[in-house]
Amino acid sequence: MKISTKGRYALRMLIDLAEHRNDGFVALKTIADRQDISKKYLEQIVPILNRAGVLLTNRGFQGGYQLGRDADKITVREILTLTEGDLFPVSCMTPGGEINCDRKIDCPTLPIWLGLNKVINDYLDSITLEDIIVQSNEHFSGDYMI
Amino acid sequence: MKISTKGRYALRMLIDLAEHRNDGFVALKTIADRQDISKKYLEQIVPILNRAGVLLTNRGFQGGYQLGRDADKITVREILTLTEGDLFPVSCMTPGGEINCDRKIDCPTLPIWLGLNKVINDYLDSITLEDIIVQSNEHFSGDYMI
DNA sequence: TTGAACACCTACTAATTCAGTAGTATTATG
DNA sequence: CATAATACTACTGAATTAGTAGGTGTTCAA
Repeated sequence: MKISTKGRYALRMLIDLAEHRNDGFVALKTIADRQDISKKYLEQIVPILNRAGVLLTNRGFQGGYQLGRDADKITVREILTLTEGDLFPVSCMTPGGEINCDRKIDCPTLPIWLGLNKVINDYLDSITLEDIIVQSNEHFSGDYMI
Repeated sequence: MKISTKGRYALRMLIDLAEHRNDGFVALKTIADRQDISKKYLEQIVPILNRAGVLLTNRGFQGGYQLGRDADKITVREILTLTEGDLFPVSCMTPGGEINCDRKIDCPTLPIWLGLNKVINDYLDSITLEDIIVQSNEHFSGDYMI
């Protein structure tokens, strides 16, 4: 019941890009260095975000990445769903949303998983990259410090 | 981001016991057959629940298991926490609740994981074995059928 | 008092997933 | 066309998952 590095790194990369949204295209090496993540591993994660339009890319000389949308239009749920597969908390649900289990007709636990799925997705849907940056800056300014 | 069979089987076993709470001590073989779960694998899960007082056991001839507490005093969160370890959604938190990560001082994602942890735990804490059985019976009686 | 029926315990294993590396191909720019 | 970047595919070691296997200890009933 853990989010893997794949999802967490994707999130950190996109937060990094949101924080540097005025720097034009940012090279993966720059992000990898700043975030202390293997560049090679990020390379594997990036195409997923790319295909979904979360990222804009530029190849070749002075290439790199930018956010493909405004930060307030990218939710944590979207990022994690793309990278982690689906977020359904048990394996009986297919990506398409169908229940793939012989017991589904009278399974007493199914309502629990459906409910859990909903609270997780609702929560993660309510947070955008913009929210994260705003909150991070508040913290940095000392508002929450003792 | 999945609950493993260990937690799911534990939950199903305990629901089974709650449904048969008037049968005295129920043999593991009976539960394993009814739930179509490997008895050998259940044997591995059972001591965890046993030590936590969720189960009562009787050894020897005509031995077996009973719930160690009333069904409305056992929450889904307790069962899953026992069997899955903790439910914290990322690996940076130790079972003791401390954050084990170099970046924690200024990690912009930490508040997200703390919030996610809270919604998951609050939700699972709100459901008892009794709730599950009541809802299951309602369904079976046709209340929710078209 | 012996044997059946049960729980309890430790070790082993095949399959899968995770977290990367390695190497090569492709693309834009000066 | 040289160079600096992304893009893609394949491989790999380590950890986790989902069990099996095989034995020991306990209780009761005939």
